[in-house]
Amino acid sequence: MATRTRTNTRERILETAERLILTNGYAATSVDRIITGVGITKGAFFYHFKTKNDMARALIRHYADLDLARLDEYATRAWALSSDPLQSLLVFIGLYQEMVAGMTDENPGCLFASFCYESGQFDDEVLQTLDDVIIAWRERIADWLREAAAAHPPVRPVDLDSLADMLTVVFEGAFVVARSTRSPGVFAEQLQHYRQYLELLFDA
Amino acid sequence: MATRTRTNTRERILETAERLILTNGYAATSVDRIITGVGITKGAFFYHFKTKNDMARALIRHYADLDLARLDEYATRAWALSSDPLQSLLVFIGLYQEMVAGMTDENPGCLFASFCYESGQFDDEVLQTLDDVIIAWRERIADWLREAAAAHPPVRPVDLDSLADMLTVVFEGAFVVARSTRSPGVFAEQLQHYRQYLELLFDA
DNA sequence: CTATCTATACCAACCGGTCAGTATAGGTTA
DNA sequence: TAACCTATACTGACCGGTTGGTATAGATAG
Repeated sequence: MATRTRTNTRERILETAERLILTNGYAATSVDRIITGVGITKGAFFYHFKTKNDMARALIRHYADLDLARLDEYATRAWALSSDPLQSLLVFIGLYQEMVAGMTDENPGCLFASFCYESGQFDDEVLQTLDDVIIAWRERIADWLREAAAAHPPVRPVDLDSLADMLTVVFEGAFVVARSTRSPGVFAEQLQHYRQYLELLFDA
Repeated sequence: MATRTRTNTRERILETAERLILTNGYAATSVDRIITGVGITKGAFFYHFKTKNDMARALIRHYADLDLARLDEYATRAWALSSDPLQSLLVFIGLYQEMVAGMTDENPGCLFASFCYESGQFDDEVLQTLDDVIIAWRERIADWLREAAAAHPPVRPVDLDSLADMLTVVFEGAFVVARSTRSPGVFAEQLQHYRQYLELLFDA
């Protein structure tokens, strides 16, 4: 018989938890609600995770890994599409526009922002992960911007670190506006503005 | 004895609740923690609010009122400082930069974003308030931008509604990055970028 | 007298977490 | 080939504590 040894219950817990946390928040997402959603019992949950906070740690780690992997992937694709640093960065942002345009999720959101607004409930390891990811984006995009600035001097003096941060800022802010107004289109629009800001700044 | 005739207990509940919610989230902020923080009893809390959710409703309403009142105040001041629509808008953003520069709060945050990421716990009235405030900002800034665009034609075709949204986006996004990285300076930097984008776009 | 509380006690529902036990598959040994 | 052992992946009942909320009696102050 088809042995269901490959149950991947752990992953299903993580998936369900993420979805529930994104709409209700972490504290309001009880272990009971998660296990009901997955269709398992409490014992199974605590077999995979020592505590609920242990799950939070795994969840944010998993989310961060996916996020940074996609950053890598899109960066590689963007550089393949254009060898000019500014153009490839604009293409990179375009790839994210494509991605969010195809978003079907009824209740989109970012786990980083969700956790950040309930930070009092998490240990330093979880909080450090949030910081790490934001810094990783900052450094990656700032390096890119420095290359772009070398090739296309900006028309105004500009701090490239905060300009790099602005991409994260636009992402996180767009999530809030998109959710509150229930209009997912906000996302692509805001990325488009960021892109246009770069074009004007570097005279593309 | 010095009885607390100077009661305004209701406001103190709201203040304490806001502070606690901003660090722990709504669900994790129990009524017990609030009353301990204020220094009152449970009876007093439920004398002022029928339910915890009733308090949430009052809190977001109060927050929205303050937010929109400040929007009005800063807009008036900005128009007083410059009669040119574009310049006054830039001054308006500058006033917000001033405000956030003087922020002493150890854990800054926006109640709208906090509630938005726990939306599953609130009724439609609360959620509608979030939407209302965002739409109010959009319309107010978009009108301003239309005046600015009439006087200073944008160097590129641009959607003014989403450009107006971008101010809210930058605010909300900056909160997330500032909190996660524990660097309140993010705020003024990001507003500066938004300002510079407008300058480039309208050729100021 | 009314508004605004304090103090104490209580409730049912739910919370995160524990525990003993079960089912099953795959070695290892005699 | 049967007996035994181990590891993995659970089930389902249960625990003490916390939750939002109620009830009631009384104090204080204008």
